[in-house]
Amino acid sequence: MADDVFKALADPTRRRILDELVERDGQTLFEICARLVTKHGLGLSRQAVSQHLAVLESAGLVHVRRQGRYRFHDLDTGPLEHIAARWLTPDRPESTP
Amino acid sequence: MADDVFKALADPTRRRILDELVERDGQTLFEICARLVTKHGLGLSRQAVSQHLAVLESAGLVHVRRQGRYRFHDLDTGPLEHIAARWLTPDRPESTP
DNA sequence: ACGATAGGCAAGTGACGGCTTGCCCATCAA
DNA sequence: TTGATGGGCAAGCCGTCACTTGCCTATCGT
Repeated sequence: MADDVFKALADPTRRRILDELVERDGQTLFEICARLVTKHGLGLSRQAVSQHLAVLESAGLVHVRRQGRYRFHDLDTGPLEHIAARWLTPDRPESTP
Repeated sequence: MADDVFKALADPTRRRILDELVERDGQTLFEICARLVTKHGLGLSRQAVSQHLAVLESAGLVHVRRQGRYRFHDLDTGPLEHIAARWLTPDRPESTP
């Protein structure tokens, strides 16, 4: 379960996609693709973004809401909240400044 | 900077190493290697663990303190604390239950 | 000094991941 | 109904990554 989240966060492009979704929720594939190209200068194809979204979806970080011929992608930050808590035990001095 | 942290956390074995270090700090290479084999049944060589520790060190998650012919590895949870904060903005409903 | 312990440095291999290409399906406007 | 739009599927290419193997260095005990 959490393994998929770490694997999903391992790629920089996927993290950029999360950045775009946290800025505006419910974007479609072409919107995300256009934003990555224009704002970040990334030259990647539509299928590349589609595969990245599939990885993010299987990790539970993105939920897809289809409507007609559109697929709107919504960010879910739930799996992110307790990711690092595994090593941030309260009895460690680093985690309690 | 944070890219190295995500890359370091991408591997399951490296996350196991962090689990061992959070349980007891200052372990040596052979200790970590023996723990991974006995407790988790992982059959990996000494160099594999050494390379994993190098990745964790370059990510700032592990600090090495050498003393004689020993290398003690100390966990540093600092880079872990604000990893997910990038997407956990306070105005999102998911992050404020 | 000698052997044993703790670790390092390559080079090589196999597999997985990211990306592309090409073709196909579904939905909407005209 | 036709064409255009939004997206999916499958195969293939190539790079990176995890891991091994072999040999080498340094430190400690006796």
